[in-house]
Amino acid sequence: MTVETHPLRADAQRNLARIVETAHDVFAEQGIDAPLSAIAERAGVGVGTIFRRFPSKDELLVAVLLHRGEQLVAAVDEARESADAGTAFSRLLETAIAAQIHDRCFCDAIGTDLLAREELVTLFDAAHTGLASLLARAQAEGAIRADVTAEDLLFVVHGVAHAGLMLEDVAPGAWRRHLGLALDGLRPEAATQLPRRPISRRQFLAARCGS
Amino acid sequence: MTVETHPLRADAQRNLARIVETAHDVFAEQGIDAPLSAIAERAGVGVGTIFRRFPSKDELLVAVLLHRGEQLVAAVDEARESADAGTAFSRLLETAIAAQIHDRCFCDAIGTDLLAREELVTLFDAAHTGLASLLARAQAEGAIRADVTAEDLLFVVHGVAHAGLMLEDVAPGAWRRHLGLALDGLRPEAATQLPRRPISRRQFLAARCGS
Amino acid sequence: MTVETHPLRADAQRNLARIVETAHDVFAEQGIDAPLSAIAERAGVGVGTIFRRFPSKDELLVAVLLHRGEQLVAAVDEARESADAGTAFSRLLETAIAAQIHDRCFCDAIGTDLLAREELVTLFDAAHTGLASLLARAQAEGAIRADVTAEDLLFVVHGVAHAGLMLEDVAPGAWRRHLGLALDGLRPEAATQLPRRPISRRQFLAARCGS
Amino acid sequence: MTVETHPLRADAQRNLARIVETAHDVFAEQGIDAPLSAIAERAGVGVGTIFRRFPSKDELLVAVLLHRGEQLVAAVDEARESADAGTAFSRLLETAIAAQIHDRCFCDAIGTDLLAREELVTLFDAAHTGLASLLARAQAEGAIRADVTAEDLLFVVHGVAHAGLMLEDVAPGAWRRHLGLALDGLRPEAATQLPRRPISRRQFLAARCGS
DNA sequence: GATGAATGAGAATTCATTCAT
DNA sequence: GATGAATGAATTCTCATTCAT
Repeated sequence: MTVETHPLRADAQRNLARIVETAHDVFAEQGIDAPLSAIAERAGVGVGTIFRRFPSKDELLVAVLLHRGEQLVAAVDEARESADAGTAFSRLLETAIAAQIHDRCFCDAIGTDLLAREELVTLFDAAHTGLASLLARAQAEGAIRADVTAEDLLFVVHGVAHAGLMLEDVAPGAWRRHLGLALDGLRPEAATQLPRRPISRRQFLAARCGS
Repeated sequence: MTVETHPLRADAQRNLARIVETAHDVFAEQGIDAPLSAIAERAGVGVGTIFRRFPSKDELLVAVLLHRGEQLVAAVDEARESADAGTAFSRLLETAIAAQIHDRCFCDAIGTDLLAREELVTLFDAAHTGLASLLARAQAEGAIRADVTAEDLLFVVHGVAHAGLMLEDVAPGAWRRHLGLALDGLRPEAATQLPRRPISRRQFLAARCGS
Repeated sequence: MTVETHPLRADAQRNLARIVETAHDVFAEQGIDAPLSAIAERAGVGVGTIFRRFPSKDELLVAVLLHRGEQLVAAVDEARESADAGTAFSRLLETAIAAQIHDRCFCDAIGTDLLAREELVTLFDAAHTGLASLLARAQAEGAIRADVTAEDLLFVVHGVAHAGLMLEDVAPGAWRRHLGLALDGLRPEAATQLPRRPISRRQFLAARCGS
Repeated sequence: MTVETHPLRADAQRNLARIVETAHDVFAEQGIDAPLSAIAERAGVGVGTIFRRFPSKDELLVAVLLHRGEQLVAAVDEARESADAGTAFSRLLETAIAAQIHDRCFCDAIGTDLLAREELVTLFDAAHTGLASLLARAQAEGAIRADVTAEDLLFVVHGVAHAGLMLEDVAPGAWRRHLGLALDGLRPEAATQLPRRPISRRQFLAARCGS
């Protein structure tokens, strides 16, 4: 955790960044099953170097997901600064989906033990909270129906993203049409009585742990 | 195809059924990557026995998916016989999602080369056609907005199913709530102008082939 | 060994013959590694039936080779009846090579433990003896050089056959040219002092046992 | 290709050499079907190590054959430097046969897809060309009959080698006697009209590709 | 007797992880 | 610190052989 202890760290830090970035790309392209050797090769380092930084493949995945997560939190924060909550809201969902569409790994990871990691839980919690607050404003504005929760939204986002991923090669961007459909279902005019009560935040977090 | 060809088949048939069922369960639980040895063990047979029936793992998967697919086609056919297209339509989506929820393998397979198999293409094509005809009636009845296509629906179904899968352990049936949300987006009252034109059937089929 | 004991044997005998013949063909085409299932299928019997007759694959191979061997002995015997030993001799070599060319298995088997089997040793011994006697006559006639032995001939035959086999697909019958070359080396006019003394019959037989 | 790129290679190089040598031996002894585990075990390495160097068993075989092939080309080149083409010619055949005698794998590989590999084709082509030129000189000197071609020689060599292999255990070197016989057939004095025209170089190369 | 179903011991190959240099 | 070599467990698939029907 100490970062400035050794001067050498300059090189190491660069290497570390390089590894995470490359892992990001490779996992995004090939999914969670990509071999570490592919990452090492593309990053121009030895596999050993990866293991020096990350005790296991899972740890590297967590780092990559954290990276992704931070981008998401940033997107949420930016959205919250907008005056027009309704529009900002739609754009945020779009951004979130785009992130998963372009990152097969992120999509793969959802519903996995990986997301139960302390660091990730904290991070996603932040995103969650931010999203809830934006949602509340959009609901107050009358842009979004009152009976949906932040958990519902995350569900919708992941659904559209995952399904969109399979179309991306043959019809890039086709998911935007389906996001449109989903958004129509979130408008107050569309509201009918929903079956079941919303899941709690606790349940949502537990869900991520997968089997 | 006739069962009387060989009397011996009694045992074999039982075993075969057993293998497919077990494979069904194991794949449903562990996903497509489950090792055949796990199936063999749980079925109480040697690995060789599996390979006697199915020349490759893919072939076994296809058999399992075929099984699932047939249930789907039956569900579509049944829905089409209903007088009330709108209600039958909602119920059909529900059934389709439930099928995927309870079968992780089915869900995994979507967007894979496997679905490009002749037998499966034929089968899903039938489901597709049936669904399109039911959709047309529901639209004529004014139950469903006019601008959605059968392809859109399959997208929605898969999205809700996949996302629902990750909640199933902690909140069984929670996906019904999200299906409700999605259905609300499909009602004529919810309709706004959708971005992008719908994907063609051809594109949809190509998508299944995966990369 | 008793053959007429049971009347049922008629069917069985037919089956047995069928198996050996089919095995003959399949082994000839695909070589010694052909799976027994291929033979069973082509013969229209179950694998079990093969094992009822032959305790192991090797045993079946021996049977097939015996069959081949008998044809060879017959060819030798026929050659010995000819008045013109020189001509009969050349023709015999030709026949022997053709047999191997058209039977990949026979060729494969040479130099294998299989040929050490009692029955085969006896059989080939007969061929050996016959060949030696024909050779003696051809040498007496002045058609063949005096310093070659029957063992030498078997060596020549197998060499031409094996090498010929690899050309058979692209240049069928090309081996006849090389048999011609070999025969030229066997004529008295070609004789020079050969290095090494001929191998003994004992050595030749031992050789077949392979490793 | 330069060795100095990585200093670490010292160990690796040793291991690599060890693997190729061991593979050489094991394949030479047990033939092409020897399991890689046998090689790994004898070399004292894990199977994984072999696969690190050679992506497949075939690749390892090619490496082994290349090794052998280079020795052959060297032998051809050396032979061509001799003033006495006739004598050099006989010696070359002797060397070529000896190479196959001591390497069952090399012998097995002839007539296989393996020899169709780019690298090997190039290598054997060089040997072929060199042999053809030496043959021409030997023919001009009157040491070898005019109607044989380089392709014929390769055929003779392989035939003697293969047949010789099966005698090697019981009568080491016995093949030299048979090479003597074959050489007698190649002398001008032995020449009679050969049946069939010689095969073309193209046919010969095609033959190597196996079925 | 015949059948073909079941078995399980290999074989090739991949990849996360450890360790000598 | 970095490298990439070595390892070996895991996975798919094949086939001789056994055995229930």
